[in-house]
Amino acid sequence: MQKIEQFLDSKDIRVTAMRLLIYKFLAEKQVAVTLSDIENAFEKADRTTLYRTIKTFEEKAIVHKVDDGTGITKYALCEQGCNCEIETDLHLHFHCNNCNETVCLTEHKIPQIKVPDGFVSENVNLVVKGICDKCSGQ
Amino acid sequence: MQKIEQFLDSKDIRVTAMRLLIYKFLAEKQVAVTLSDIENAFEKADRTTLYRTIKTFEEKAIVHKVDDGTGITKYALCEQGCNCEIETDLHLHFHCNNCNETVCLTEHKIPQIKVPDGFVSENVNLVVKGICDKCSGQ
DNA sequence: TCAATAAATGCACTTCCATTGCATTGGTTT
DNA sequence: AAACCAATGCAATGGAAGTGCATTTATTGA
Ligand SMILES: [Mn+2]
Ligand SMILES: [Mn+2]
Ligand SMILES: [Zn+2]
Ligand SMILES: [Zn+2]
Repeated sequence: MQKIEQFLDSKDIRVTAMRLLIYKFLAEKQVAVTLSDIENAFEKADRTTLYRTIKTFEEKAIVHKVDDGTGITKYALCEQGCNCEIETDLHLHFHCNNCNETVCLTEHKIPQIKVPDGFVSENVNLVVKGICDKCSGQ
Repeated sequence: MQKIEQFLDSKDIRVTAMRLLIYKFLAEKQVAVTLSDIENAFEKADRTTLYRTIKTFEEKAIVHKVDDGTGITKYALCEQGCNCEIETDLHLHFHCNNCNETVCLTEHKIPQIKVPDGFVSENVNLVVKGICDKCSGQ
């Protein structure tokens, strides 16, 4: 388990008990989570700490925001070598209308989107909604 | 101006003074607007009425929601024969990071997006962020 | 080692948008 | 006109995001 400590350290994130717990929580989850999800997982922790921890993770680029259109921001761990910032590296997200979970489809990069003359594309958010594999697999 | 009355009527929306005003406001605007935008345009009107008017318009499919990632829902009039619901008819939206305005790119349909086996795509939201024509045109 | 310093945490409070309940007003129908 | 239903207005609520400040915890370096 020393690995996580080392990883955080390599990213200039001081290791604390709470940060380790939150990191592990994110790593175990296969879906993007809300602040409330984390809050519920750690009853004792203060919401502000979670909020700021996630913010730190985001600033240090080990998690990325997921805006799936539910109105509630979700977060997911970045993949190895993920460059959330670089437009060409953007993957799409899938939101299940049934179980309400959102997953990163990291293998599915967002295609080049043409915009009209005069417009400059800097960033793209693409969310597909429908039924996920777990829910469709009846 | 009888046209708008007739149009609303054809959509099973009772014509009221407020609804006419809001409809005209939306029609004049070339960008997606927030509830607050409308609120500011009609100081006298109650926020709830605006809220419910827009909701009615949405239910009757003459406006569609625009989720541009700012966290604030915006609305825009549907084009002639716009079928917001039908996936193949979905257009993309452009949000300017400079002027903060969001426009419908109704000519630009969203390309077919491949999803992994087991996933069923029902709906797609695609938002391009960058610099709009007005702002880039220096 | 221990004091000085900086970072992380916890609590309280605030803001902003979305949404609802209920009373009132206004328009339609018979 | 009476009865009915829809639209409006006011007040209150709820949820999520964000901030200020005091306190605790970790780091540094004298
Ligand atoms: Mn992702
Ligand atoms: Mn649109
Ligand atoms: Zn599902
Ligand atoms: Zn602009």
